[in-house]
Amino acid sequence: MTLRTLGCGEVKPAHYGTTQTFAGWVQTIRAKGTMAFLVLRDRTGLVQFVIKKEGNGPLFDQLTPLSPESVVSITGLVQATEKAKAGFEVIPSAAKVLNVAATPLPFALWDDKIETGIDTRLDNRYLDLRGNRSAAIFRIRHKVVESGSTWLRANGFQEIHTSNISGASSEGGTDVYKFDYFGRKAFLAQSPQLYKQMMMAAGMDRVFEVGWYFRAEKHNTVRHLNESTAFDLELSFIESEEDVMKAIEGLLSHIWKAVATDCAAEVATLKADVPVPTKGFRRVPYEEALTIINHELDTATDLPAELKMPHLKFGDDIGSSAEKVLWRAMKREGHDFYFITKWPLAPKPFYVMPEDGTQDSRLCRGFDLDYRGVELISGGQRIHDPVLLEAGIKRWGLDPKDFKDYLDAFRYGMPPHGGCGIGIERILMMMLGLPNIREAILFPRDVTRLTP
RNA sequence: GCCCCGGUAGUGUAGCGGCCUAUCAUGGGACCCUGUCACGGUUCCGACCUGGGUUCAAAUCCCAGCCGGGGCGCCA
Repeated sequence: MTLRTLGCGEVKPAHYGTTQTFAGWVQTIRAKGTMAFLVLRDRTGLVQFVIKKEGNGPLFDQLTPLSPESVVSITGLVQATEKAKAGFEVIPSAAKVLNVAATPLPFALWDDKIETGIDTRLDNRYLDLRGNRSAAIFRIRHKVVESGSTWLRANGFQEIHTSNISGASSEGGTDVYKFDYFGRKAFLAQSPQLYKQMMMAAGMDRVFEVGWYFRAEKHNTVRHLNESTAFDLELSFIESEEDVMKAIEGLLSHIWKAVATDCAAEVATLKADVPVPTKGFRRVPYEEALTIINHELDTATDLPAELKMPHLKFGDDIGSSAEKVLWRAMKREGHDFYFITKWPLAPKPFYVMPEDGTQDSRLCRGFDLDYRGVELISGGQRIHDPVLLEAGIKRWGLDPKDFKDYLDAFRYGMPPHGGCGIGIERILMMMLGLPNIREAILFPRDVTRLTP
């Protein structure tokens, strides 16, 4: 017996009068004495079966006692009817129980009144993913990765896969995971940064990687993970970081548009609002951002207490609260996406190009892209001169010897280049307004969660 | 690294010194129901994180532990 001839959500009027076999999970069984309604679900949707006991006793007795989420294959006649809200229903003639689900379920999957905590959901992720909300998030995630990769390939970016295991420690700025590698010290890569730069020396010109970031920080927030994924890109022969920002505009506009058009149902399920950018992303130089933030702090009358803070001055970081203050001003201007450019050099990673080409530079060619008040991307033009790069490594108190392989790549012809890293979970979280970034990755790793 | 907060049936909750052999919903068992689509009805089942302490009396107050959530910093 074929287990399936049609998806549960794929019934069209053309199928009325035909016999079809559906396979999926039992969503509900509504027994009404000697007749029962069974709703079956697969990833395409739902289908309702009507089973009358009269003349159909064995089938009735086989299906009616099934526990919710059991897996069955049911064959029946698809019939138009006004009695069912869908306009049709299926009269079963045969069924095969493929697997009976244990009871009770670890949580109430289909009851909108009961909002299960994120922890219970993650502990039972395979079940959680059957729900509309999580299923929608991961269909959109698929679309984000697919459309992003498509755009990058179409724009000359070659896909690469670099190593996540490294004998060299850190780019700085974060803690890394250390482990034993056949008796030697090794580290999990905090990002593909150094490797994708080496690919610029390799002459690949434009590369991207859908890669993993490992960060050993004990942060405890709804927007950080210890293991996350990202689009990482790097481009050669750029004139300035502006070329990188242009690529980001193209990429994100394409992704937002793809999701808005191809995942409209999923976006609606999540009650999200995915605004397709219609204009260029605003560029806000760091010093202008300070002015805007300080002005907002002075003039806003409806500033929430948690956003009240002292004025920012040159050199201060724009923290997560200040980012939200800036967003208030950007929102009024109609910008969901905006770059913060020309940061002070001092706090930026050693590979960021100083504005004036020396390590004493006041500003640098790094930028962040914020979306609705949260950092989505950081990037910039990189240093391509080995002497300047080595000075940058020293500026961070790191030892150039630890970066020998990386530095060597700059000695034999490194083109001017730049790039960025774009957190995929951040994209999803921000695009869909998810309250917790853990919802955007199948098996989140945070300070306390190591399983499943 | 710093700072808040919380742990009550499988799940989500109410109760915050005695009215608690703990509320409601969902769930599970039994029974009833031939048009449900958040099906309905009757009935039963199932929980106060652990250990100390205060008190005539602790789910409730205090202390410790364990577990968890969140904010800041850092960042994606």
